[in-house]
Amino acid sequence: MDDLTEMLKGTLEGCVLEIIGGEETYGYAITRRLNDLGFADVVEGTVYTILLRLERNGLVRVTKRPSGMGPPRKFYALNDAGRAELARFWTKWEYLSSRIDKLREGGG
Amino acid sequence: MDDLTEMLKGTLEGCVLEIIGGEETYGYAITRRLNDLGFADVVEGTVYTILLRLERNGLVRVTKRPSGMGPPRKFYALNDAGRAELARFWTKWEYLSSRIDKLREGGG
DNA sequence: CTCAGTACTTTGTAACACCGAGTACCGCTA
DNA sequence: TAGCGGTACTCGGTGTTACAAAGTACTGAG
Repeated sequence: MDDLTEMLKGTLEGCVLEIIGGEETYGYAITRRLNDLGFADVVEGTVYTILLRLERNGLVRVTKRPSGMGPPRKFYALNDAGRAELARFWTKWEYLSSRIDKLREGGG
Repeated sequence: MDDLTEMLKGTLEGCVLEIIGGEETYGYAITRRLNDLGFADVVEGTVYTILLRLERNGLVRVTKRPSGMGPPRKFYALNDAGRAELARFWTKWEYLSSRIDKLREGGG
């Protein structure tokens, strides 16, 4: 697949929110999950910057836990503000994708 | 609708390509068309920067024509490279939206 | 004890949409 | 004839974002 970088702007953060909303998890695992889902080129650095942003914006609760497989992990879970932000993300995504599909179908 | 700015990154240019691909047209009209299609907050300055970029990247043919209603208009039409880029855009869009929908459906 | 795998951090970069202000041409009206 | 609103394009600067690159650090296997 071609480079999706620009198209991911504004949506990748929503994807991370959705993943965290599904279960409490941590950066490294989120990166693997995104890769498995087809976002093959997303790297750790990108996910960590998003996680730091979510934390800074007060959308997540963070818990540090030891790991048997390396350094301690920072687990992320959505709080109320995070769930609200996730809902807003899906509203925007639906709006955007419906407009784009309309444009394609003859709107053009 | 909330602010779509970040989500439009990487897609708005594709929308402009699609509009130009439908018929030869000019910046001011493209802005109105986008506004009518639901991209209500897109302003002229944004569209013109996209058009200049398309021109710089050799994706369009530009023709200046006088207008009965103001200053001369710069009409834009896709060339071969532009049509190829438009096709790439739709491929990427389909890929992205399918992954996002999958993520939402339980992928999360 | 080196190495691969796990796991997080930090600094800097490029691309994009957007903002604000400006220029300029036109038809209408007072 | 002066002003105004609508049309039409340009330009410099801003903030946000995903990404690249390099580093730190812990663990278990060979």
